[in-house]
Amino acid sequence: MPLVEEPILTMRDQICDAIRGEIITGKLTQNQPIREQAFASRFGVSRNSVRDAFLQLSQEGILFYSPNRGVRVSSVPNKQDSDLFRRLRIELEIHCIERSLKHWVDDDDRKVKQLLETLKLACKQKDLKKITETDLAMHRFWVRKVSVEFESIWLSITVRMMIAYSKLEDYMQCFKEHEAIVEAIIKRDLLAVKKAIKQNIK
Amino acid sequence: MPLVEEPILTMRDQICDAIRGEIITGKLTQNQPIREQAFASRFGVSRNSVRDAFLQLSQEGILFYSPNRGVRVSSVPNKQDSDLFRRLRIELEIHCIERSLKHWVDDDDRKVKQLLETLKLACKQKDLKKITETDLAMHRFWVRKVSVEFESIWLSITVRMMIAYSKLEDYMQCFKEHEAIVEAIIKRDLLAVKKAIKQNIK
DNA sequence: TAGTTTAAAATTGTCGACAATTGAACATTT
DNA sequence: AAATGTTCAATTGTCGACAATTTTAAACTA
Repeated sequence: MPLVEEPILTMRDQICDAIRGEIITGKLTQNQPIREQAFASRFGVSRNSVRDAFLQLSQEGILFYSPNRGVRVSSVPNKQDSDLFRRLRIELEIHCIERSLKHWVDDDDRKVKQLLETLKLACKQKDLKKITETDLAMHRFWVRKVSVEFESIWLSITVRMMIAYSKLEDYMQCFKEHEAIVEAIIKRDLLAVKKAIKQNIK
Repeated sequence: MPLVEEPILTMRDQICDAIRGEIITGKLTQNQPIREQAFASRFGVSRNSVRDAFLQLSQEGILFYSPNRGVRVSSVPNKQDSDLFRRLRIELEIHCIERSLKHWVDDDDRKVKQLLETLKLACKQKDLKKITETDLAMHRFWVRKVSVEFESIWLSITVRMMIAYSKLEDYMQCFKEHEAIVEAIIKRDLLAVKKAIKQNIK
């Protein structure tokens, strides 16, 4: 079993998280070019570190890279592609939960409940940035618990689906869906988990 | 429909291809650390460009990155994970072929046949490097034809499955499997394509 | 005026240098 | 001898500078 390594947040990861957040919450929009210098100044680092982040995000698919022309925000997938992304993500997450549930301990319950509480608060406050962050963090929790191998693939698929997440309307609906997942997990009811996951990922 | 843009090969891409090739053909083995300077000297470029490549490959999943400790070759996935990768890849490729076949033109037939010929020759010569390159190129062809959006996800999954590709035994079997796919494509027989793809991806 | 060429500004690509971190060999203490 | 601390070499992380490329704007031509 993969040991859970403490997450060392590199500068690159921090920049990635920031940009990802701005895209998901709609601050940066489709096809908008993103300049290295702008972010370098904002974070008080050199362009080099920003380049690293851009590169990672473009491999992740949320940015699109053209040689000598920098990166742009990827466009939101069409209906057909979204359906495929959805199927792949469901298959991936169910696989991960199925495997991780076998080694699930009380501390995991605690952590997931904690995330759910954070999500609840964020939904009440209609804090889109916090909602998306927590949403991602929760799903990431059971994916990473199985293996970091899956994490990047899962993230690639998920962030693409979330590019237009800012259009989220009913905040509490988002909380309820996750509540259902967490409840099923705590009961160790795999069937219910699958159902709740399918309900949530759409 | 996405226009087919000419592939500008950046230095980074060239280095990525080289490293990927060495991993797939078994020159670089599981968990082996890879040093920036070594590759910088080999390619006659600065460490910076190599770093870019390492970063991309670690996002791709074929390398594993630890902050301040560089990258290592990822370990081959276990049985359970391989099965999932296989299912995901099949779903992805079938989706792509299904969509691309609608806009398939004679020139596409020609290109695929060409790749098949190259593969045949490589198999006869037992040139593992060329086999894996052509194998990847052929599948990449119909994935990219649909959208570059899918390409990076597809590649992530595929290269992981190929880390231990060097254990390939029956070279001509590899050719025959691809021949079946190409024949089905030329006949525009979608069912046969699906069957052949499933036969090949395992 | 529309289209083309030219010049400049903005942006990305690459490099070498140095700082920060890690790992290993060695020395010190108990 | 085992555990701990220290030094030093190897390696990665970050930076600023400059080269190469692309984009923008202006000047020019038909």
